[in-house]
Amino acid sequence: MRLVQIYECLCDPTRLRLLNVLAQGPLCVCHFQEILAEPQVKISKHLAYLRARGLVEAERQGNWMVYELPARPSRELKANLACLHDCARENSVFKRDLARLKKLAPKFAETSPCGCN
Amino acid sequence: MRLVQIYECLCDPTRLRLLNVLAQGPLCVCHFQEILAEPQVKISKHLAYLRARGLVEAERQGNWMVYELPARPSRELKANLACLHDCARENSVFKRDLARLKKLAPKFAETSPCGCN
DNA sequence: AAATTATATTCCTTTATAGGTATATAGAAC
DNA sequence: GTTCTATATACCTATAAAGGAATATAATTT
Repeated sequence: MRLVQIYECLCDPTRLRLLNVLAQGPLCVCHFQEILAEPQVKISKHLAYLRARGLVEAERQGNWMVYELPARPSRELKANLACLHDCARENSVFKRDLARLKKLAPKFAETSPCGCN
Repeated sequence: MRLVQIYECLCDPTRLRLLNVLAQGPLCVCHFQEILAEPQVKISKHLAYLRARGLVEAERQGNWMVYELPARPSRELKANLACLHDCARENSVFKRDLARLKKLAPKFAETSPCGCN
């Protein structure tokens, strides 16, 4: 039952935050670190968890790993990401992360050789 | 973050099946047992799990405990249950449970003093 | 090649969950 | 009150996950 795997990914606050930020576009690990203000191990492990279950895809760009939502998500995944997106709109944690992303985007653009903007 | 609690409830196949069946209306434990073909402890414990997190409500009717979806679900819960319902439509396990429910409904109606039909 | 940067993995501890067996409780029937 | 039925809980074992510290790997720079 594929669905359960999706929900397993969604039942951790850090992973929800990652997915919420990812909805805005691809991002590399160090940028997640900065936006979520969480340690590298934590970010990296949760991204690995998501990747192992097909909720995100990853591509190496030199030193950086750029993560993004699947190019061709399953019906279930698409539906649940849309639902999450909808629910996240009213949540302060999610909103704060998006605000940080918006604020940091220019800095990321100039300091990062990685193509995650 | 209320959302996480919802997803914690959704990341177990048995609980998904319970919620799927519940979408058709209130039901008591013994009927769940018959529809899902799972032991009483299992059903009971998962219902308790859902109840503790507000995904279902329960009401005693004599000897029976009748479970149902919340009368006034939160925005998030409503959205996620709708999403689940949508995803479940194409899933053989969920469809089989609903078929069993439909088949057993008359039997439940005549043999059960509880008002879960 | 050595050093640096970005990320992943290993190892450890703690906590949560699932499933089962056995037992307890609540209410109804006798 | 005793018995029966429906349901819940306690206890146990096994497994998974989270988080942190330390270390490994991969690519880049010097």
